[in-house]
Amino acid sequence: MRDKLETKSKLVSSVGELIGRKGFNAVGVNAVARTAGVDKVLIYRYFDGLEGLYKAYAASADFWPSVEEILGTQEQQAELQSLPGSKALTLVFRRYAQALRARPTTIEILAWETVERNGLTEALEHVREEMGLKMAESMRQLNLPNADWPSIVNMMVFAIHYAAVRARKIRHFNGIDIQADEAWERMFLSFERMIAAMEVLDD
Amino acid sequence: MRDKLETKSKLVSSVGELIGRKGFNAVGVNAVARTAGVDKVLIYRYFDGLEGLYKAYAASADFWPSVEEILGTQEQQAELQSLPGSKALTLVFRRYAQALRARPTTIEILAWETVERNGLTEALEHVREEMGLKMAESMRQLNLPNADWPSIVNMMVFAIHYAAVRARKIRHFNGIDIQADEAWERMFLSFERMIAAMEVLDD
DNA sequence: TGCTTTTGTCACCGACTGGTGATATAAAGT
DNA sequence: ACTTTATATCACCAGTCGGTGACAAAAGCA
Repeated sequence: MRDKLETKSKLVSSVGELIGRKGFNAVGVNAVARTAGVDKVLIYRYFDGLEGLYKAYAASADFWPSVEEILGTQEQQAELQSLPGSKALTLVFRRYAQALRARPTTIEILAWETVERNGLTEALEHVREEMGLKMAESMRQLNLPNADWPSIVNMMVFAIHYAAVRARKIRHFNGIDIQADEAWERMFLSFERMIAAMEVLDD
Repeated sequence: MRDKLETKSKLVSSVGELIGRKGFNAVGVNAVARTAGVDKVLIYRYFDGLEGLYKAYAASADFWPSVEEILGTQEQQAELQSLPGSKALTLVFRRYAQALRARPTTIEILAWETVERNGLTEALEHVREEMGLKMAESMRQLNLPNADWPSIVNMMVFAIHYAAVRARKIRHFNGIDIQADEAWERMFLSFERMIAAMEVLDD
């Protein structure tokens, strides 16, 4: 089995496997090479070290939702525009949270982003920022009430990220079971009502 | 210098010093003993290991704001009740964020809480949950509009935590400089307006 | 065929990790 | 002064880490 591509892809996928099985902390040259069943020196030869391997993994994996996954097809986006702004925006956040929660590996990296920077967290940061830009563009189509939307969106995204990241390790917060779907739904419903209130006042 | 108490306190304070200087990751028996200028075996003898030392440190440090720091004295709490609910609640969150941002060590632990559990993160979790309970109790005095307050409060606290934790390593989010005071102020102002809108509708 | 390049293994390095048993030394009690 | 006890140091363990140089074997090419 002298197949460079095969070996490379084994190394790359081992990164994801390790993150999933043992967490980000367990990822290192020795561990990755061991789970790939390959010598660690190849990480240096083929990827110029762990950083390069991180980048290769970042490019390979579906570890971030696309704009389409959140906003839907062209038709669905049109539908979105016909809804009241509060409903449409909340639906977008709901989908965003759903997409995130379906990607445990991404959440793991998201958590590590706050304690350590490396090629992988930087890649995640980059694609997220890119998506944020596109989302902001698309969301300008919605008929939202007057407000400081960048700050409101950030606030909500912060809350979603923290809830997703924290729920992995700690179940309760202020007496609420933040792992349960119900907690998420309550959050979104509250958000929708706040925005709806601003909508009414705007008329 | 055969002073057990002195030695113990040197070990305990070294934990805080290390977290501040090198981050949570750098804390280990070897490093702590080294910075304390003492043999690591004493960590096992006096604290029964790193976990025990964590707990001792948690008990020693002022690493979480008290309810008074957030709500103020009895008089100030009375003042708070005379304000519109939206203003009062926002003020409380503003003070909470301020208290948090003034404690970099706490933020560091808060960040690690999401990736690893140990005696220290559990202690932090415990005092926070306790404060959350007391806060909820006190906040029932405010004249707030009808809403699912537990979920709204959680949402806002999540956002504050994430912003505090993330700003240490990454400055921008969706084009906003989240390290700047202005970003915080915008967030609080938006929050206040959302609640205010609900207040108006409630009448 | 023989030579070169690619692909991969292996053994080893120094530095660090958490953890322990034996030992020195200062203080306290008699 | 002598013994006991508390306090602290030291040397060492096995294991892991990231990283490297020497070598083996397969593949490509002449």
